[in-house]
Amino acid sequence: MREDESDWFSRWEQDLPSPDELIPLSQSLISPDLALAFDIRPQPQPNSSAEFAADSSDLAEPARTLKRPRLVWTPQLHKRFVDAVAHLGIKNAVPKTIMTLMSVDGLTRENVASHLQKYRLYLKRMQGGGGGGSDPATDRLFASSPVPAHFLHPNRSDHFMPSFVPVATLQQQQQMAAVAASHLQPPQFHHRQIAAAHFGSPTGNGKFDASFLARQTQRMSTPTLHSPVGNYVEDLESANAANGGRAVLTLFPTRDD
DNA sequence: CAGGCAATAT
DNA sequence: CATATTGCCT
Repeated sequence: MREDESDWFSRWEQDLPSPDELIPLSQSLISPDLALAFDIRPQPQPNSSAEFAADSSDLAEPARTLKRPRLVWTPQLHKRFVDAVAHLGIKNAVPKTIMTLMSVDGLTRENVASHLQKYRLYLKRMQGGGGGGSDPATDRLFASSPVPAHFLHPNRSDHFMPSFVPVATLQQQQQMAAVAASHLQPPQFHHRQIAAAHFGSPTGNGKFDASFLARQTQRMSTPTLHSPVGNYVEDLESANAANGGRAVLTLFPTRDD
């Protein structure tokens, strides 16, 4: 057996998070009613196709050193973002918290921070301009979701104290949330967010290719715990092959629009 | 260390 | 062009 054979594999293996890095998240940091607010959806979701049912929501955080594909902020994803911010209140709406509340598999704090920054600029532009503000193409995304009234007021009446989240063990929980969610989810929460890879040209055309959805139905049956990075890279490779090196990842929630 | 924001990079 | 990354500050 040559090492050539296990070449890619050993590198892949090395990049895997060590077992102690994958601490199971056993309890939610989101208060029950808050969670409910996000979970309850009287209306079914026409958008995401009736196709993919609510299971097999694995797609994990890839190893640290590997670069993720660019996140595509779909209107659905943005909606979820706005909802999270709205429910958290301006004061608590910081990247980590938002990310956690959104509980979208694969979403990183950086993703949220970057988006939040742009969103703030958008809000600022809206209030200040009052009509003079222009709407570049970037605003289309933001315009796709109604902006809660209190966002626009620099007023001190932020009110909206969220039911509140246990800040005690905050650090651990948040860190693990994304990873843990992919493998073992809190029973109470059920699986409701699916992350599907969606490939297309982000910049070339204004519309999505919608060529296909890569669904992770299979998981690594490895007894030892690690994140199913394998699926991730597989899809990435497919994507790269498909569009010539440009891969984007679209995460969209199964529920909630 | 996390957050915010502007500049810059891809 | 949309998002990521970086730098500098709080």
